Amino acid sequence: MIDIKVIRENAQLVKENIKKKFQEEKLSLVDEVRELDEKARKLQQEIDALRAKRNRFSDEIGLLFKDKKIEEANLKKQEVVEINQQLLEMEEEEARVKEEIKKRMLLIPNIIDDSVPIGRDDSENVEIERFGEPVVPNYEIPYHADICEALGGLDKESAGRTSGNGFYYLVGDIARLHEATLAYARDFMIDKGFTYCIPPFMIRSDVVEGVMSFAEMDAMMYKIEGEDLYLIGTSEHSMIGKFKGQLIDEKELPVAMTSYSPCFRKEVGSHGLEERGLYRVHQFEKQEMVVLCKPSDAMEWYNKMWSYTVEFFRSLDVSVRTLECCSGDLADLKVKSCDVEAWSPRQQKYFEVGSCSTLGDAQARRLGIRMKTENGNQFLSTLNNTVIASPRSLIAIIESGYQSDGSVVIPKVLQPYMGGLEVIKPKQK
RNA sequence: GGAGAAAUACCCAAGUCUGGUUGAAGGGACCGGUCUUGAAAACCGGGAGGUCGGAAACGGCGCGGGGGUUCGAAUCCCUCUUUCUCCGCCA
Repeated sequence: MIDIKVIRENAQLVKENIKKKFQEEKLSLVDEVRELDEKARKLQQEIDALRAKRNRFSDEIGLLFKDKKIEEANLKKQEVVEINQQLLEMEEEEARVKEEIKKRMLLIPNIIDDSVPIGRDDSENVEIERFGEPVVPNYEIPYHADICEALGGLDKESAGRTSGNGFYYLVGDIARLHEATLAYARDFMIDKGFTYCIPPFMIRSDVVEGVMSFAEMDAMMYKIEGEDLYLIGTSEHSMIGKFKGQLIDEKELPVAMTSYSPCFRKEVGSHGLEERGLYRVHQFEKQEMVVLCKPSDAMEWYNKMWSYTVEFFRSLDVSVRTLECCSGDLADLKVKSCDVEAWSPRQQKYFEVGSCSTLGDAQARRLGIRMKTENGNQFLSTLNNTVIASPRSLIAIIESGYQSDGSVVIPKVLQPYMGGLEVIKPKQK
């Protein structure tokens, strides 16, 4: 959601931005908003004037009653009744117009950063930089689910019975590895100065509506039967919701938090769940970073945040690259975004393990998150990024640590979280 | 889950019973000064207040959210949310 003032003052910029995102069908929205806005402001002026009159009359009625001029007061009352009748219609009209404006404003994309590469869709995303060698060993690496099963670490069959497709039982050392990555990620971010936070795993509909569109909500969120509650799809939902409607003193910025949560996703309309694997599932766990900062600091934070994820994966001996989202692939709320992708030695390609985004003040504007400055209150900037999501990231860790004898070497930094275990060995047959 | 009490601006807090110049008393914080080597404290003085419209003058909205009654609502009614106390239940 952009500032409507930008549309008033620089409609051209907004239109250029829409073109950059290849959403020509939205171009007409800009002029529609301009017209509606004009209408709304005019209407407000008329309504304000009428209300001012009503307020004045009401005060006068009060005084007349005090003076016991009942007759006169009753005459005035009648006038106010008439004013109120007029107002009723106008207020309805105003609400209608404002709703129409809002509907359109929600569709107009945020102004993207000048540095964002122009492209239509994800095929035109741009690799920025590789970190570590994308190694391909001279022995074959099995499918990650097979590796896990051979290690006695994964049971999707049972999960199918209890919960259906898209769920899993992690067992033994693999379960412990999963937990170890999250614990290590937590400590890694705490060391970077982030505040550790465990948020609610369910949120109310008003918060959900604040953080995503209706279509997204339908495709992602699980609703709790008989309650106004949804399972979160990421801790970002609760972490940003935490600040809804809040005014934060500029001196308290930046707020840098690292949050843990399980994440639940319906994955409706996505590429579908993998039958056997752990790549796309209904339930996973994630360590996240969320930052609120002054708009002027946002880009610096953005660069810091994705580089933390890179550093994190490198410390696990996983090779990664950063892939910048091109204009057409960038979600409408985002100013700039990149994925961190991990190397899969088996598939010999990179796959997404995290996503870093700066939303400018769009999210804050939508949720009413402001900062108090010497020059008045203004909307602040919000950013979010994945540290690690598991079990998806286990795919990279397991494949990267896979040995020709079927064992998996545990990255050094995770060993303390595994009771000192260095290698996970296949079950003895 | 049951029964009570409460929610007022950045913070604390009056006003709610008995509806009417209430942008909303009084503090604190804030700004200026006196005092002090400096600071704190104390004392004196001061302006501003959130948001929308407006070039401005000014006006609208706004007392947890939403709705209602009324000529007029912080004040009365309904509803939701949250907090506190008590009871019940539970890791």
